Amino acid sequence: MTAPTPRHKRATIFDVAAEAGVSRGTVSRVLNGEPYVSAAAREAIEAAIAKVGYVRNTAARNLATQSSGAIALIVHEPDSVFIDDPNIGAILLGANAALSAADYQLVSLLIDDDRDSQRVTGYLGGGFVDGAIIVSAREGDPISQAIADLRLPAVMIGRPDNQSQLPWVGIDNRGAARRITERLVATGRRRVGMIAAGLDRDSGRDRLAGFRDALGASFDDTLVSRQPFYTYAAGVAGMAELLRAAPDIDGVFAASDAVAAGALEALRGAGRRVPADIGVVGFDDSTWALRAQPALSTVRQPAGQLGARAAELVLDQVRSGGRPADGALLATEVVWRDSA
Amino acid sequence: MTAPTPRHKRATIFDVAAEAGVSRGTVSRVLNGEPYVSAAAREAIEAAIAKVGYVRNTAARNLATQSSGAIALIVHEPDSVFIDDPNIGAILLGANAALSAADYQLVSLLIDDDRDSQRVTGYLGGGFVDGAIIVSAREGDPISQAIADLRLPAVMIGRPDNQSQLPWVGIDNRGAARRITERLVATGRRRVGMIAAGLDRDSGRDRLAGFRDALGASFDDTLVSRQPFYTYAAGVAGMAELLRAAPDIDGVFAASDAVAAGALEALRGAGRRVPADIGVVGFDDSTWALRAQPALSTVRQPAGQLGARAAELVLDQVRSGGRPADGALLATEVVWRDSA
DNA sequence: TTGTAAGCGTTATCAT
DNA sequence: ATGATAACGCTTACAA
Repeated sequence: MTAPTPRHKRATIFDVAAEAGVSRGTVSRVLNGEPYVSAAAREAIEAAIAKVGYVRNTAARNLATQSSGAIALIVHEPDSVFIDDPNIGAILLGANAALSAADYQLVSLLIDDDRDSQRVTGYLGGGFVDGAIIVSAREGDPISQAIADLRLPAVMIGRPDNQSQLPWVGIDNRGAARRITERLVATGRRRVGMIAAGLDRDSGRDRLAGFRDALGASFDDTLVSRQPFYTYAAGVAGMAELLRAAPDIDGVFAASDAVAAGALEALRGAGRRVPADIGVVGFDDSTWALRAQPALSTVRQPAGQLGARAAELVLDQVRSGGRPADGALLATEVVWRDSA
Repeated sequence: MTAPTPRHKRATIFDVAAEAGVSRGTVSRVLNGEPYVSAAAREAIEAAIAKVGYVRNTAARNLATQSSGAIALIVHEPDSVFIDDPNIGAILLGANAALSAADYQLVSLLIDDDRDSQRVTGYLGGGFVDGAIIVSAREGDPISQAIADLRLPAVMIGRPDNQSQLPWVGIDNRGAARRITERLVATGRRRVGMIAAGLDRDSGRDRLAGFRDALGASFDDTLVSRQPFYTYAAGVAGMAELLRAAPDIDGVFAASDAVAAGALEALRGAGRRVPADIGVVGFDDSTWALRAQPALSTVRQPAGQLGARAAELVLDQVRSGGRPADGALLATEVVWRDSA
């Protein structure tokens, strides 16, 4: 057992005031950049602050102001997916940049199991944050419910389920899926299938719907493989399934780039050439797209902007005390490379 | 402008006390699971809590207890690297699991620029967290300095620079690099080079040192390409450089899997077969390793355990008030696949 | 322009 | 076993 390092007693406003020979009120004013402080006082206080090494105690400040300068980013994913998904990283960065510009602190909270879920709920209710951004909520998510109960300003990324009244920002998954499928068909493919994934959330369902939109009457449900997650493994399995169901398949829309990469692997194993024998397209324009051989044609998702926009929307609510009417739908872009 | 939703005034201990007909002190005791409360009082209070919908105000609690049940995980990376690096995700998950088990809340703080750095420093000093885990600190990092000044319990992941006295956990980069290089040489390669990266941090330097250890007298500095980051692009550039400097090269140790994947790409472009003409090995056993064609032989890094171990070490400090003597070195494992 | 003092919601010490 | 009451460190009217 080591001797406990004596934790330095932190300087308070009181110490600063004493050092500068003014009252605590004046110190507070300087700290908050308020007007009506004499230059002399301000200087003395700034010197004192530096001298005693003062840093504000945010807990106390929060208690007094009934607010913290922080916004939560709640990520709710099964571990494996979280590690693989580059969009989450980009969203994080985008949100961080936007909040940082407004001098807010982003704190990301990870939900991995029920226990986490409970703790996070407590955290949110504890005055630690002024608002929240929720990534990839599932239907009937207890967190979304808790946030509604707390009346905490929040926005979701990705369209939430109907019950929830939270504003959201997202992309038009359905339209984008339709557009890229149409483009795939336009390259002359006759038997095009889809490896669908994440059907328990809006993005998954909408991408499938868009695929269906594009095919219209020629849609054939035996040509769609349904997989639980947006993973490489799902792509391998899905493609194998499709190859079995329809050996003459010549086009595939994979629900994400990771899935498409897996499909490529399965195709390679089956000896099919891409794009000569079969065209494949993905979704996300993640790092997978460029890593793949051949590089994937895909839909570019503005993940960074998604995060930034979400951040702005929470901030709006925080500042106005109200809820904005609606979320925003951000534009996507089809990027065409070598896989189709 | 929407009509501001009236933010429900939250119930306090006071309300609960009134409702239950007891004093605030007793309520507090129940909340903290302390002994010496009558069953009757406890029941009345629990009922009251449910009835008025009470949730603890953590800011107030922190102020009173001088502690928060939270630990920060500080990630300090340039954006692009952050998105690409699967180790960070795994570390996050490992730390979260360990903290969660101890009923601590993990909050991750991202540092993207100087402004972030400043804000995070304030956050840490503000009583928001009881301790911190720092990922990938660079030499002369202002955050590490701030943490030392604050005497905040902390541990770094990855060996820090000498000045810092913080405990750390890491892997034996040097030993692992030596082992995998030896193994590469054992496959019969005669001219083996290295694409080094991240030489501004310990991991990068140690991997190079290990490479050198393995080669001993036959080490040839013209066969090492030095790249700034652990990226795919670095691999492409580094391999091209090596091919130019030594056309007869037949083995390469890439400083990370991402770098190795880039090297594979360059090799493909140059018409060299892997592993027939040249063997390549990576480091990390990240998702890159399995995505690559052929799959990479590499060093498995126990990223999740790294996070978990770090979390335990901070918690130790938080609870004891002291600093543990030393950090831990976690074991790595060479995994041999098809690329060499 | 500055000082004073009353909160903010909990915990913790002392009596009782 | 429970009730008062003084911290905790800061903000913010209100006075001066």
